[in-house]
Amino acid sequence: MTEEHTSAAAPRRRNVRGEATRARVLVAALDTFAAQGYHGTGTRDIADAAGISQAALYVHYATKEELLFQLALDGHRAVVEVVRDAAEQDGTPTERLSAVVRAHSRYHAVSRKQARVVNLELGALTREHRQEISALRRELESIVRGILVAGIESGDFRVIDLPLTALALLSLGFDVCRWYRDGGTWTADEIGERYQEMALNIVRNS
Amino acid sequence: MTEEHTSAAAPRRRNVRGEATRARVLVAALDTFAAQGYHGTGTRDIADAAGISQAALYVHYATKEELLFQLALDGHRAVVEVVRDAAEQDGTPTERLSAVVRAHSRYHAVSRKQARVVNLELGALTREHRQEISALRRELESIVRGILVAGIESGDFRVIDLPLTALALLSLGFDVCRWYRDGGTWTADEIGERYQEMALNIVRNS
DNA sequence: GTCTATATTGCGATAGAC
DNA sequence: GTCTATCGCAATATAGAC
Repeated sequence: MTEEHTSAAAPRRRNVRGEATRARVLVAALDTFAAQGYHGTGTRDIADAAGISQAALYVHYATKEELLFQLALDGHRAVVEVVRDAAEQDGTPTERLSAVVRAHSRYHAVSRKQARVVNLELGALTREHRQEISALRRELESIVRGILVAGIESGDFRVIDLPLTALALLSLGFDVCRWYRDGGTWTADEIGERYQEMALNIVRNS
Repeated sequence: MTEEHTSAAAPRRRNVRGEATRARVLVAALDTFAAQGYHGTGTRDIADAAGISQAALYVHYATKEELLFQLALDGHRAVVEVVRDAAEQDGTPTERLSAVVRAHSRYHAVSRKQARVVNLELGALTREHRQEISALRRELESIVRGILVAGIESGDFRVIDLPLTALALLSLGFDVCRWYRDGGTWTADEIGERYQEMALNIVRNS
């Protein structure tokens, strides 16, 4: 049995611990970035929140920016996944758009901490990393545009400017993470429901 | 002729110069905050952009945060003024809501630099300053709600959740400053026109 | 009111023992 | 892999001459 076999079949315990710490650091970065902003957060703040020394951060992430990038990547992938799942369900264009807007706005209420960091701190990313994130955002717009096209072809929707309407429908959800509070007037589900109705009002051919 | 009379009737030239420099500093802060973010901007960056030494900043503003607060105050007052002017015109609720959404979204395209700083960097304000800004934002929502109430009473509008609809209508405009670019697909006027149509679709009683 | 120079603090990242 | 200690630098704000 070679060393490679052992590593692949049963990772050594220190690897498992390492991965767990890496994840804790990421959560700590999310919490501190959300509370104080990226530039307003020091690596000592992150380390304190993760329960390790400041120097130990650099074993898991090479730079502070790499932490932000990982958060932005995870967050955007999560939104795209949520929205794509809603878009790919069987149903009329009306049903699919309804599901997409409901899921998107609901996500920005439930996961507003991630969404805030991910939407507000993109300017702190390096040029290359920002471009990688932009691709995911364009994918989101593309999914919405696809449903709008289907609805126009079926006669269910009437849209004057297709790309602009897709942008506006996503804007509704993006802004939720700015003002949503737990225990406020609305639940996340209620927001999804109301926003889905407004979205259909915008595009409905009546 | 006393010294007081002279000062009141004809401010000395160094006061005029001082005010002009104060304004140049504010513009420099706007430019640098917009480009690099509040925490990403040093007082040296602001001073360089204003054409003065870093130390001279402190003659005009006591802290860097005071600069941000002044920008946030000016920016929010400008939005409230633009929206209130549109809301107070004579006309049906439909016409008034149309004017408000057109003006609001158009403003966030034309003045996107101010709007970005003002909307994205509020977390860097002190608690007291942030509360003062929040009051202006609530005033904005209140204006929109007032028009919605008028439209519901006249039978022109049909709205399920009034405060949430007001929030959503403003969200459309807020997000414009995030993605709008000069020389892009749409002019600011076109955005105002399309967004106004979408807003009426949302609330129209048909 | 503006300047140069600096006090003071905090930052991101690294060195080296264990 | 984690720690303590520290490097080198940049930050905000102030001092004092002009």
